Amino acid sequence: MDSDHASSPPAAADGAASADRLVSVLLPLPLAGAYDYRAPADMRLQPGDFVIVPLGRREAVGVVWGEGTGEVAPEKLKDVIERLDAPPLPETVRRFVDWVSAYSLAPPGAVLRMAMSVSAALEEPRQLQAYRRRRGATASVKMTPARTRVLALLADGPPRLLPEIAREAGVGTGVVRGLVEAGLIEPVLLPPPPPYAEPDWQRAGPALEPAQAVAAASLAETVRKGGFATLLLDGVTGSGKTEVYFEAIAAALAEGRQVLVLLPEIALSPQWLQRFERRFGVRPAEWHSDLRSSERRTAWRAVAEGKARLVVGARSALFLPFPELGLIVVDEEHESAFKQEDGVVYQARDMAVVRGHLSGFPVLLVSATPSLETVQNVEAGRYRALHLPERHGGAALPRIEAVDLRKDKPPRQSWLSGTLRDALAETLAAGEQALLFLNRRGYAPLTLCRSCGHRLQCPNCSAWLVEHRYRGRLQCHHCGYAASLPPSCPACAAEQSFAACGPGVERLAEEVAALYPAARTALMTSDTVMGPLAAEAIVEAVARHEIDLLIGTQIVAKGHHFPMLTLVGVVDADLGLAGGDLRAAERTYQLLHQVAGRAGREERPGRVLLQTYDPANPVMQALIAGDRDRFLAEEAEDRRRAAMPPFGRLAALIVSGSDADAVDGLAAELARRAPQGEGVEVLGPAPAPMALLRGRHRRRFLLKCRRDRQPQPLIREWLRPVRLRGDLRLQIDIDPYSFY
DNA sequence: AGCACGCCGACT
DNA sequence: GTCGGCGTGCTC
Repeated sequence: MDSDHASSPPAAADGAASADRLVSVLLPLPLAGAYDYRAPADMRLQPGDFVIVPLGRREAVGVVWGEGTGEVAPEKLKDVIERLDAPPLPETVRRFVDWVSAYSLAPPGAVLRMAMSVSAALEEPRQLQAYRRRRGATASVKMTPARTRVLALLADGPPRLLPEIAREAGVGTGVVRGLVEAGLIEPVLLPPPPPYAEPDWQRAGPALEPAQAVAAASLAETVRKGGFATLLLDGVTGSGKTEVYFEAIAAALAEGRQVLVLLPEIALSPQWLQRFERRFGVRPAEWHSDLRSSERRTAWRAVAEGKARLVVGARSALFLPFPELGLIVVDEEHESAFKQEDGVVYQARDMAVVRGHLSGFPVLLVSATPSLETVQNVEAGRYRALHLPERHGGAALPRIEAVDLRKDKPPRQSWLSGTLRDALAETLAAGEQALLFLNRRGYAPLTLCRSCGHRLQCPNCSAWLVEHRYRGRLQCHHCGYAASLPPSCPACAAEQSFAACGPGVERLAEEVAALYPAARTALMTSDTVMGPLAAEAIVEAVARHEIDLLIGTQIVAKGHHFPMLTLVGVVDADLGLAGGDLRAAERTYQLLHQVAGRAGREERPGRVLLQTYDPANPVMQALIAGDRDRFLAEEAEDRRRAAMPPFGRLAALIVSGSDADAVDGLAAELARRAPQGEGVEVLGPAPAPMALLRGRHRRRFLLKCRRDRQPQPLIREWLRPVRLRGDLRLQIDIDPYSFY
């Protein structure tokens, strides 16, 4: 698999006669490339080795990337200081770093940084201080009862750790120290125990339905056979996708390979990890952005040493240094959370496929609402699809209806139509639960002055301030800005003139409380729910039926299925469709489908009401008819006609800076030099949809090119002569998802 | 990313 | 007179 140690030439035997050996070292810094260093004659260095090198006036940790280029003046060369005793970065991971760098146009060192975790992970794992009986030592001190108990405990067992001795012998740590001084026991260093237990792939999984069993067998066969393949596991909620891919995981583990499961960060809940634990008997290693640095170090090291066999993580787990990876599962593959938007910009789902291709193992994409890109890859024969039919005994698909808000208009300052109100009343009267979905945090998305029409806006962003009544603050959802409601209008000084426009979930909760005072309601948004444990508490309260009516933003969509929930009201189904986002329709379909899936139970299918001003919209029609494939086909046709992804390639270039004139100046310069050519089109510069973000002005170019052309060389050429002055920044986003 | 160099304003 | 602000440029 890894040929590093076979391919390197032996170190020069005679340093004086032969030229110094040069190695190229990649540093985890945003430099243009790797740097050459001299390897001291007595230092055996292989590609992938972690080394400490001098850099300017300091030292840095880097990775030997290959032979030196010799392009640097000899007098500038410095010696490698030290080779670290850490597992080398596997060859496939190095090639992956290079590939991602070339594709994303991020400096290779910036990509390497993502694969290096915390520098402390490269140190020798800390050994643990343990104590054992010293052989042949005779008592030179008084044998107190406490001392006797300690000596008895250590009489013939293995060395034990200090806290363990203190606990089991019922003594303080001072007693142990005393015995060490007396020479009766001696300290020994023990290697730390393996942090992750071996998953038990032989455990019997749950009984599978015939369709599941067929899919599971096919996946397991693909995994056993090895080699690169991309598969899509396509099935609605309740079709048992997870049980099926657990069989693929078991097959990879049985082959002695490591397995990575990528999930959107928001889905990495304790409940989810428990499903893995139930299936494989151990908690998998976790990887996500809010691990503490000690946890990060442990996990990184365990992956590098091959001791973590099963890793469940968010997108950044893709860059962990797996030496024996044999399968990646990307669950909820359609989720835009897999797109990293800052720093190195990458789409983890696509890069997972690249990782599998470079190392030669299968990659499994899983979704109930696969992305258009993935469906297109299936149709082109690049990916293989496995379909799971709806499972008997699972929740039946909910009945989805549109409520035409043009005809069934809610009263003034109200957001619930007659149809939805009646349905809510019925559901509550029947002792069942309902969910109201509105993907808008806060009380009202816009506050304006009734006398002059002034809108309260963020001083740092092109965005309105959102009133959060619970906190009594106006907040910007794009930067940290928050202020209290001013006493008078900043524009015309009128007092008591502010009017809240439109609904947020807080305002919806107010309306619901007035309409159904007896109903027990709960509000679930990222503002009210702090962390996965709090989310779990609400989910459990709903399951115990301590809540009749749940109101929430998209975080309710990702949660669990609620068996007693029989009505879902989507308050504003059109919300995600506004704006010029390429994937607006697709994303709205995926989100609303997922929300709709929260409802229903075995004996009574759920009912979903979509409040919309545009019931004829293809998204609404597809949801009502339950015809996902026709929707995807129509959406694909639209994109094909416009030569948009996945039928054409797109790259965004965003120029930003605090000085608008400087930003415009650079944008104009770039416009003059914009690449031209057959099948290439540059749109812009235009003010980015968020023309001001966190105090920075932003202009955007879109480079559109045919699928058979690569945007990277064009962009490289385009930007080569550009010198960035002041705080001007240029962000490159290949395959943009967000159109901010 | 750091770290130094360098050139302008406000303190002891 | 110096201290220090951060703009600019470099690190094999």
